[in-house]
Amino acid sequence: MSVQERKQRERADRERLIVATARELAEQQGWDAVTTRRLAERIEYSQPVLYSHFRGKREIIGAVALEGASEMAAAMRSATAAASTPRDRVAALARAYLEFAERNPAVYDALFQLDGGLAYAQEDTPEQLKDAFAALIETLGEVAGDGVEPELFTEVFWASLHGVATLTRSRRLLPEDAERRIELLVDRLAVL
Amino acid sequence: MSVQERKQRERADRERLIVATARELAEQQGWDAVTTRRLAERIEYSQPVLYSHFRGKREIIGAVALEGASEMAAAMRSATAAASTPRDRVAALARAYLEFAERNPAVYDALFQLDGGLAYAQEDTPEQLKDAFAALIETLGEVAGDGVEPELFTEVFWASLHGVATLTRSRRLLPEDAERRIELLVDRLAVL
DNA sequence: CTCGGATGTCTAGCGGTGCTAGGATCATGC
DNA sequence: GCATGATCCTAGCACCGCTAGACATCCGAG
Repeated sequence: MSVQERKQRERADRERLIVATARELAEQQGWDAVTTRRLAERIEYSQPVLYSHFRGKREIIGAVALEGASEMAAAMRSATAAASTPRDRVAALARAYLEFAERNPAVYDALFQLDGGLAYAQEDTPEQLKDAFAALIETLGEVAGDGVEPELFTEVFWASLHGVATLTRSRRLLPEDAERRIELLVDRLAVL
Repeated sequence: MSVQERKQRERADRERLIVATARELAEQQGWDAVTTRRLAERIEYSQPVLYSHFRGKREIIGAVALEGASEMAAAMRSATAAASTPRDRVAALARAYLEFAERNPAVYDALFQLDGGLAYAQEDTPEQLKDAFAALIETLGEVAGDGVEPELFTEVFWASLHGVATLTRSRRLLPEDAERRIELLVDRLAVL
């Protein structure tokens, strides 16, 4: 059965190549530039091959989103691990979140702006997304304040970060006040 | 010169018709359904007529956004006028903002999600946008807290509302906790 | 070793998109 | 009454996501 195994492995490799290429192309030129034709050309296969791995472009976006969710969760956990006080942890989390959004705009879009066909905040939500939210709760839960559910507080804090991230990137907020916005958010929202 | 005046008037009427139709179509079926062909058919002209009024689809989105900005500013001012305490005003503002986003999703998208070719937070920002931001400052400026610039505080509060609005609409936040999220945001961010 | 069938991949094409060149038609001023 | 200029439409460009059907290639059975 070694032949079949090799084929399966090659198929999995190619699927990873598709996702990586889509992500790369999206980061370089934006998601609008990720067309099935260009993507096919870059992986040196014809268009229909894409559809033997994914139902369509939407699912490719979803795959990039899942990959990004894992990385984002890791980035946030890594950033908070180094901080010693709750306040520092929350600030580090906020900075890590916004930095990830800024450095990986296409991945961030795939996660939170575009339709990748993924379910959020539900039973059938993919593990990677649940885990990313869990990473938020780990740090934010301890500053939710009395009588406030950690989940609810985390949602609100997350939404605020998301608003700052998206409005900044679409140049609806000036980038120069970024740090002061973070300080204000942390100082006001978190109960220390 | 009455003939020319009539023609100008008719032209302005047709431009308003285009914007209104685009908005209507977008609210009914989403912006993806607003194609130049469909739009042209609805106004009972051919496609090129659209391009004699607007440079392209982007500018049509921008026109809808400007119209929406004025309405949104009016809605927020109307909501806050009825409240008597700063706390009530902020809460009323937040509710009005989120309600507008929920009831006019296509307009909200044109304003804050899509690219309408408009400048934000700059010198050449259209008056309607500046005024909508001014409407936010009017209420939020009085609860910014000591040593915090009203503009900065307003940006942060706005970003938070924007995050809640967008994540709720893309079903990344559950709608049932909407009111509790508002309360939390108002109680924590505003200094009363 | 040969051959039928399954598997994999490609070419070509469908209906759609935003946008535009160029020709027809109409009203206007001489 | 007619040339001129404004106005509008037909037709088409290059591109999009997606798919049907032809073709090649490789596999396992005889």
